[in-house]
Order: sequence, then C-alpha cells, then structure tokens
Amino acid sequence: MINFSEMEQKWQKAWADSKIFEVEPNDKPSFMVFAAFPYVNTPLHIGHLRTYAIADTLARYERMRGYNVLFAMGFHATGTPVLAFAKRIKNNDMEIIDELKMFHIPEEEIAKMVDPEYITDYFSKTGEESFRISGLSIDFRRKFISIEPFFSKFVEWQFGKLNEQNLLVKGRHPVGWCPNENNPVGMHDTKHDVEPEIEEETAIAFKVEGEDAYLLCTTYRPETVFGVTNLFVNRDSSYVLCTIDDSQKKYYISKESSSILSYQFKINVIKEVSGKELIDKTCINPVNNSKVPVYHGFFVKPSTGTGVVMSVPAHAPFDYVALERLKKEGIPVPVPIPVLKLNATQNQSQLKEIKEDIPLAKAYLDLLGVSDDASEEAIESVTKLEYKEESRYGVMIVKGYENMPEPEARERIREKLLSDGNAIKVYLLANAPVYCRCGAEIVVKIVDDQWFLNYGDEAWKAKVREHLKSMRLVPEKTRSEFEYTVEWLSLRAVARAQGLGTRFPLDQRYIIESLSDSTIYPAFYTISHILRNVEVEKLRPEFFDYVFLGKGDIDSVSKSTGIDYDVIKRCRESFDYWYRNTSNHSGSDLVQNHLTMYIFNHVAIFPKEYWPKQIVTNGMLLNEGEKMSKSLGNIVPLKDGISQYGVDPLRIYSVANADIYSDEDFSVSAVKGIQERLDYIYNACMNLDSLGSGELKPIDYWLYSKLSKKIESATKSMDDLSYRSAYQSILYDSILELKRYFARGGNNAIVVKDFLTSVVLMLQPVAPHFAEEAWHLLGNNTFASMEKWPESKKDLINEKLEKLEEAIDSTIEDAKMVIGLMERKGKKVSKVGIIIASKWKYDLYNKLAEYKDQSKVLAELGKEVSSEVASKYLSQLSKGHTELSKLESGEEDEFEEFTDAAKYISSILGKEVIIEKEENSKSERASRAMPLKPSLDLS
RNA sequence: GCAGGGGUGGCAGAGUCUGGCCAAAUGCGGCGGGCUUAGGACCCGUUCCCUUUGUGGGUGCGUGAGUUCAAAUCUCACCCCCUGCACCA
Repeated sequence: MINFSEMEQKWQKAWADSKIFEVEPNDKPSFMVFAAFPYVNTPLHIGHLRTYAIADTLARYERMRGYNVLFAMGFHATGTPVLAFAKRIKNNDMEIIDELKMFHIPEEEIAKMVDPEYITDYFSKTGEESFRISGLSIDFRRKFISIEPFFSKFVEWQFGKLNEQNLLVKGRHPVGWCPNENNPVGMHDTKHDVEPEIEEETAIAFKVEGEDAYLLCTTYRPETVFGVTNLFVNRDSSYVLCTIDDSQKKYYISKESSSILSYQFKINVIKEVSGKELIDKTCINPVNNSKVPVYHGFFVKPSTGTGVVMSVPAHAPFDYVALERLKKEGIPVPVPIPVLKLNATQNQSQLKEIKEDIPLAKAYLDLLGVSDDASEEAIESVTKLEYKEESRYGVMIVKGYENMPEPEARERIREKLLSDGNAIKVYLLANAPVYCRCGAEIVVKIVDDQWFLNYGDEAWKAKVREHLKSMRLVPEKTRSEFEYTVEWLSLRAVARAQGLGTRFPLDQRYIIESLSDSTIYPAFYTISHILRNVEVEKLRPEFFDYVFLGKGDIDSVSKSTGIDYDVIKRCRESFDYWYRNTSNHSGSDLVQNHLTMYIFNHVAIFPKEYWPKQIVTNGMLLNEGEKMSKSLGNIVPLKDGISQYGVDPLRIYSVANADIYSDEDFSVSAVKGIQERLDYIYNACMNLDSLGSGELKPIDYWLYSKLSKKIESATKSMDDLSYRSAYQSILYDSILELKRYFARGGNNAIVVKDFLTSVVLMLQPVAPHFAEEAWHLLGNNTFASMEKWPESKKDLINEKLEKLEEAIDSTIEDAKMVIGLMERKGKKVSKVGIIIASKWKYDLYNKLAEYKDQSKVLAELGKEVSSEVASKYLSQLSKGHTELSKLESGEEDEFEEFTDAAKYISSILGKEVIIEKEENSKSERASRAMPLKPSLDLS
C-alpha cells in the first residue's frame, strides 16, 4: 500500500523548493484562479476542501493545457465574528473551547485567543499550512488578510470609485432593534438565535364618522378591504389618538403599538382612549364609502400591528367567528361580503363543493370541523389553509378587478390605497415576539443615516445583466439564480457600527460591512506580493487609479505617491496580465450575495476587459447526510482527514465523486476505494519490468484504442469541468481496462507504459502527489505538475476491434448464463462451441443497414442462401426498432478474433472452448449464429 | 409566500439538455465461492420477478394524465424533500 503522507510531504517540499507555483507574467496566455476567502476564525475541516480542490484541479489542468496559471488565496477577517470569538473565549465559553480542542488546538493557544489580532494571526498561519498540505498549487507570496492596512487602502479606493458614481446613498432602512440596548440585532443577538423577520404590511385608514380622526388597521390582505363589514378593536385595551410623522391626520391605534411603532414613525400622542370608547364609533370604508361599525374582537391583540383590525367575515375565519360570538351576545351583526371566489376551472382546493351562498370562511371552518367556540390555534389553522387556497385559486369578484387572481389584486389594491393616501406602509416582525439576549422584546426600527450601496441603480443593473450573459457559469444551471439575484438586490447597507475592517470613507464612525469590502479583492492578488515592500501611506488613490484603470502616467503617479517607477510599472503589468482570464470558485451558497456582488462591483469599477469571466460553484460536502457543523459535532478536521486517508484520495473524492453542484456525502469506504485504485496504478507502474515485449497483438491495439478515446472524452469533460465523468473514465475505467487487458493475454511493457503515462498525467490535476510519484516511477525526472496534458491519437481509435472485443465479452456473458442454467438442471458442461456466423449473414446485415428495407435486400439475394432462410434472418434482424449500422468487421475478422481469445474465454468459463465457422459446424445450433453474436453449442 | 435545486434499484449516485443500444454506469452493502491458520486485502460469481440451451417476457425510475411506433428522458397538473430570503459571514 502506498504511504500517502510520506509521498505527499516529499512532493510538497519539492514544489515549494522549486517555486514552480510562484508565477509572474510571461509570454504564455494567463489564467487566474481564486476561491472564496475562508473566514479566519474557523479551523479548516474536510468540508472546506471541496471548493479549493476543484479550483486546484482546474488550475493544474489549465497549466497542462499551456496556460501560465496563477492560483491565489487569502483570508477574510472583517466584521464582528472575530470580535465575538474573542469575547467567547474571554468568557470561557466551553462550547467554542471544546470545538477548538476537537481541532487539536493546544490550550495555551486557546488562552491567547482573547486577542482578536492573535486569532487572525493564528488561523491565517494554520490555514495556510492546511492549504499547503492539501497540495494546492497556490502562489503563497500573495496571501493577505482582509484587515491588513494595505488592503484597507485598496478598499478605500474602491469606495471612492463607487461614490464617484453616486452608487453610495444615505437612507432609511428597517432593522430589528433592541430598545433596551439601542442596537440593531441580527440572528446571533437573539434568544434561541431566531432571525427577526421583518415584514412590510399595509395599514389602512378608516375615517371616523363625524370626527377628524381615523382608525388605522394593519392587514396582510388589503384586497379584502372591499369585503369589510366592520372593524374590530379590543374593548379591554387602551388606545391613543395620535399623529404619525408629519401628516396632519389623526389616528387611533393601540397604546402598545404607539410605542412599538415609534421606532418607525414620529408619533405624537394627543390623548388616550379606551377600547370601549372606540366601539361606539362608526367608520367609513375609504374604497366604497360604506359605513362600518366598530365591534369588540376577542382575538385582537394590542401588541400586534396597530391593535385595530378590519373585519372581513367572508374570508377571514377569525372575523367570522368573532361576529358569531357577538351574535350570541345579542349584538346585531353584519352580513359577510365576499370579494373573491375560487376559480371553478382550476379549483383543486380541499373544499369538496363550493356553495355560493356560504361564505368561504364558514366553508373552511366546516371543512376542518372548527366550531365558533374553538381555540385560537384551531382557527389559526383554518386561516392558514384558507389564505393559501384563496391565494392559489382565488379570483376577484369585486367591480373593476373581476377575475383577477388574488395575488395580483392584492398588489394593485395596495398600490392604489397607498397612492390615494388611504394607507401607509408599516413594518412588523412576522415572527414576533422575538427577544434580545438582554431580555427585551425586539422592535422594528427605521434607521435614517444608514449608508447603502445602491445595487438597485437601473443603469448599473443593466450593465450587470448584459455582462452576465457573456460569462461562463459552471454549472450552467446557476444562471437563473444569478439572474434572479441581480434583479432582487437593491439597497445594501454597507456601514456597520462595530467590527474589524476598513473605516467607511464618508463617515469615519462606521466600518465597511464585511461582505462589501470583499467584492473585488481578487484584483489585489495580482499586486499584493509587490506591495509588501511599499509603505502603506504611499498607497494613494492615484496609484490604484493607474494600476487598475490605467489613468495617468507612471511618472506623475510616482512623483505624487513616492512609489518607485518600477514598482508601479510592475503592478500595472501584473494586473493587466493576470486579470483578463479569471475563474472564481465558491460554494453555491454564495451565489445570492457575494458572487453577485462580485460581478456588480467589477462592472462598476474596472474597464470591461477585466470583468469576471467565469464563476464555478459547488455543493457542500456532507457528513452522513448532515451538514458538517460544530453543533452536530460531525466535523472531520482537514488535517486529521489528510493524515488518515491521504490528501490525494480526499481530493479525488471531493472533486470527482459527485456532480459538482450537488451536495455529497463523505464516505470513508469510498475514499478507501479510491486509495485502492491508486494503489493498483502504482503497482502497475512498479511492475512494468516484469512485462514482455514484441510485436503488437490485437489486444494491444485495443488498449491503445481505449486510451485514445479516453483522452478525447476526458479532455472534453475536463474542459466542461465535468470532473466526475472525467475521472470516472481516467481512474475507474482505466483500471477495468488494464485488468481486462492482462486477462485477455496482453503483456506488452511498452503498451502498458504508454497507457499508464497518459493515465498518470491525467490524474495530475486531482491527485498531484500521486501523479508526481508515478511519473517518476515511469522513468521521468521532470515535474508532472508542469507537463503537457496528453494528446489523443485519433488514428489509434479502432472501433472494429472494440466491437469485436465487446462481442467476446457478451458471448462470455451469454455462455455463463446458459452454463449456469444447464448445471442447475444437472447437466454437465465440459465443452463450449462458439460458432461464427456465415459470410452471407454479414452481407445481408450490411445491406439491410443500408437500404432499411427487407424486400429490397431480398431482391438482390444471391444463390448462396435460400430466400426463405434469408427472410427469416432479416426479420430477426429488424426486430426492435434500433437502427442497424454497417458492420466494420466480417466473418474472417470475427473468427480470428475469437480464435485469438479462445484461451481467454476458456479461462473465464473454465471449460474447453472451440471456435468454428457456421459453414464448418455440424452443430444443430449453428444456424442461430449472427454477426457479433455467435451461436453457442454446449456439451 | 418567493426563488433555486431535487425525488432513479438495499444504500449512495450517474443517466434527463440531445427519447430508442436503459433492468438502468460506477461505488458501497448483502449473499455464495476461491485464497488464507484466521481476519483484512485481493479474486470470481450473484443481487426486481418469471421464463429459458441463451441474447425472451413482465413490472419498474415521486403520483396522475398526455405526446410518440417508442418515455427515467418531452408536455401538463399534483405531492414530497432540501437550500436561500439581506445588513449576517
């Protein structure tokens, strides 16, 4: 068995010593590969390997195809995670400490991780180490961390460029907010890690009759405003009359909501009233001026929305039930007014029959058997079903909106209400209540002085859309997701109050948000190693303008910045050379944010020739069907995985075992299977000396034919990044072919060496250490990593021979089956007769293939066979509709090939084998022989 | 809800774009056999059902319908699963 770790260390050292992956511009075409920044506070586990292994496979392949390839990497450290990490260590949080111990991080190191700087330092070092032992062909000189001062200079320049184009805007934005701590809250700041889900709702104003005031109702379904029969308030709650923002209108809303909404609006309370007082009032429906009374709604919660609800008993189970309960109290209640019906033609709702005279809300209550006095949960479930089905099958019956599907009507009516000034937008927490870790209940706040990057800018979007069309996306099916994201991105907040990173140039109080500072970072790889020797203060905008945009000239830039002429020149040349042909690699989860922003920012900042060319995304590596996660404790640290299985088997597994886009499951037995296959190839290389020499036999040509085809198809697959199918053929199939070659009597050292040489070179991109080792075993002394990808020799492809060999295999299969049957029946088989079809059968076969018409073939029949026999044969051939194609081999070829293979067949079957021609055979089964399907006679 | 991906044999996972050579690659697992002191490794056979001196038939690729001489593959509807939905890396 190969000692993987010994072998891997040997070649990693050799690559590092020879600096073959430290690249500079030369006269070859360039190709630059980079993979998403790993975040610097997590040790790498085998789940991380996949993206990098795929990127490296591409890098190594393109290198073999004649490109000068740069593979670069760096680390991401901006934002709050590193700070949060340090805080947790400081608080002696055992969860995180145990996790670090799982990665074998010594306690004394963990102790030092109270210092953020130490964290980034430690993980960037160990991270690099992990990349090195993964055999990635990275130019490590260019590594940087996103919080290094020289990178900040670059980000400042980037934001300057965005600002020049007016893409940075200041505005309002709703966020989850803790009123106690006065801080925005994300998922990580809440109890039980719930994401505060902010929902935009409509609040419709109903004028109070005879009073200069409105009742403000929040609703999810503005389209039902036409069906409002009354309003509901809670008679036991307190309400206030107030103004909202600068409007002159006065509104009644619940007291609780007035304080919740005060984070969104300027609310000025005029007076407090009780719910009871409101019940005496009558309101006017803004859409049809109908008079609607105000009732007590048992389900109305003052903390939800505005604490005022519009009642649509025809379509809302709660409203219907509330009115029924009031009826029992002897209060006269209104008749439901329907606004939509279920579309009869498409209706697949759970309602078995729809009775026109029963309100849908009632129909759904009956369907689920929920009575008027049921629990709120029960009514809630009816509501869910009804809303879902009405939204799917419902069409409006309201005048002016007839037959309009419900979702469309909802939007239209909402827009109308807003533009007429009859409604206002409010934000609610959809999953309220959500609590901050401090215990306070979270509200929605609108922050005013937030800076945004305006991805909604139409001109910008248009450029992105256009460029996206020309980009290569792998796999292609991610395109629709990109397109969707381009449309969906609008304002993105780019300034944060806390965290590591670059100060926001337009307001020094803020830090640039951490996804926004890493959108064009790959460009920095082209010059980062050069800038290591330049003082940070010298990296003024005009330097970057020249390097990335070609603005100005070296002399003046050199004068104003103090940077050496040659350094500037070298930077410009390096960027211009490397950044034209790039491939960005990442996990598929980044399509919706980072990767799309990557395109946006490039398009905004760089000249067109440097825009992104290719994005490759891959699925996750799972462990036993579960995402590898700290909480599940199923993480295999990368270093452990490598020392246990060897990095090459892991690389092959993560690159070639599954379709690139789908998630794959980590399987120890599959990795072992790969080790064994590498071992087989390794041994084959070792044992070349024991093979013979001499003239080439058919089986040698067969192997050459297989090899040539393999190179051809593998090359195509590699070009398509279909690594799975490429390595299926390069690794798995090659071994099956070699095994068959030897079994079939192949024994030619030169042929096998040619075969292995190509296979080993083709393995180089995924299994570089192994390939180097095998390459040297085969007598070479160069680096396989720098060799050329093998060329297919088309003239060695021999379909005829392959068909004949296939015929031999299928004959063996048939014989095995029949022997099995006979022996099960107690008949002993000692001899297998293989009878090759007569020449005339080949002739007729070819004619039929050509004419596709039996009668035409029969018309030309010669004397060697009766028309009766011939037509029977022909009809057998045309059985099934598969088209026949002309045979390349004839009777003689087949006879010779089978004769040659007799020993092979005999050895597999364990029986004596006799090959004969149909015309020479005395067997009664002889006539059953067909071209490439000899008849069998067992005795 | 919106968007994206997916549902194939005991399991994993190809095949779907470009319909036929697909009872469906490959791997794992199971079973039987060989080798071995034994285990591992390795090698051979087998792994939907029926039938058979053969290359035949049936059922079958989430469910239902359709197109076609022919459907895992194309069309439509439905059901189910996974992922993402923003200021968070």
